[in-house]
Amino acid sequence: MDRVPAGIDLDSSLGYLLKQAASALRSSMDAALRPLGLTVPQYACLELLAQRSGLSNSELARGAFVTRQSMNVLLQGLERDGLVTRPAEPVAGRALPAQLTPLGRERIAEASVVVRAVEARMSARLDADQEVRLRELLGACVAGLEASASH
Amino acid sequence: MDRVPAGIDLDSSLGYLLKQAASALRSSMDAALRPLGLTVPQYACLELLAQRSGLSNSELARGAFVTRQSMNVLLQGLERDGLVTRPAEPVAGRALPAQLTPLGRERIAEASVVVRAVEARMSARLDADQEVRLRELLGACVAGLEASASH
DNA sequence: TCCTGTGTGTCAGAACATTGACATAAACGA
DNA sequence: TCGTTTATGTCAATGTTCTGACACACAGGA
Repeated sequence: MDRVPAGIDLDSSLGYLLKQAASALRSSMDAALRPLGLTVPQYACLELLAQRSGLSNSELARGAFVTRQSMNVLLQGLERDGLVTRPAEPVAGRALPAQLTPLGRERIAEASVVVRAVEARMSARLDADQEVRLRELLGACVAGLEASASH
Repeated sequence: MDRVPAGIDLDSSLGYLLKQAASALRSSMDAALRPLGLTVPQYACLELLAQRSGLSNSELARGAFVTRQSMNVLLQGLERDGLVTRPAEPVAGRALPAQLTPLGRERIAEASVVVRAVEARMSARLDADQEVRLRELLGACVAGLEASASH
């Protein structure tokens, strides 16, 4: 039986639907990245670094929606695998700017391909106009939530 | 040398925006439920049971987007706190249908209020028509992702 | 000058969720 | 009847993430 036991109210709940979509995306990305030996948070970290080299641990954590403690252990793993390098000591302040190694650049290039394929599947049923609209609507949701989420 | 992003442009990535929205929702719900002594997965479990009493552990797990192992320990906690009851032995098959206790019903009623308030904040910037459209678009994304998801 | 606030990195512990595996139970077809 | 498939509950081990806490580095104003 493939009938999902969802109640009537839950089907009309925007939050539940959002969670469902995020969960489906997470599963698909996880499956797509597994052959490359990358988890979703690891991919997120590498993708952030590919676009903005030299981000600190805390900045990466905010960008990947995890705590800086989690990002720190994640970064240590990527460093151990030779995908990322960090200076042994901070040049200014306390931040340790991270950078991709050539191997890391190679890996993120492969990962981007499969992740792009997943995103294409996700928006396969949407035309260009609907995709733009969805982005606007999601942005409005984020803005509404963060409006009163201060401290 | 022109600056060509090697990977996905995160600012225009639908997946990134979806993750951002889900993360903001999770944080807001977490903060709203904390005074009640409930985590988000616990709330999800109680909400599912409130709408469809007698769901089994596995059904609850699917509905809350976690593994049945995780849902099992979660249910044990709720049972220990007296919010949920399960028969000691299965009546048919192996499934153990869970039900809310009066205390559980009371707790989920309180939790529903604060969660509904969070959802209202999320859709505060959306009119009724936009909200319907967002539901449709998210549904299309889920359908697209699950179309080629190998179970 | 002091010193308060914000941001950062790091440590330890606990809480959480997952993977992998096994045995049981019902449904279905050969 | 038997065997396969599918679904369930449970156990063990592992991995992940978070909470809580501390120390350090800059910027700003009193």
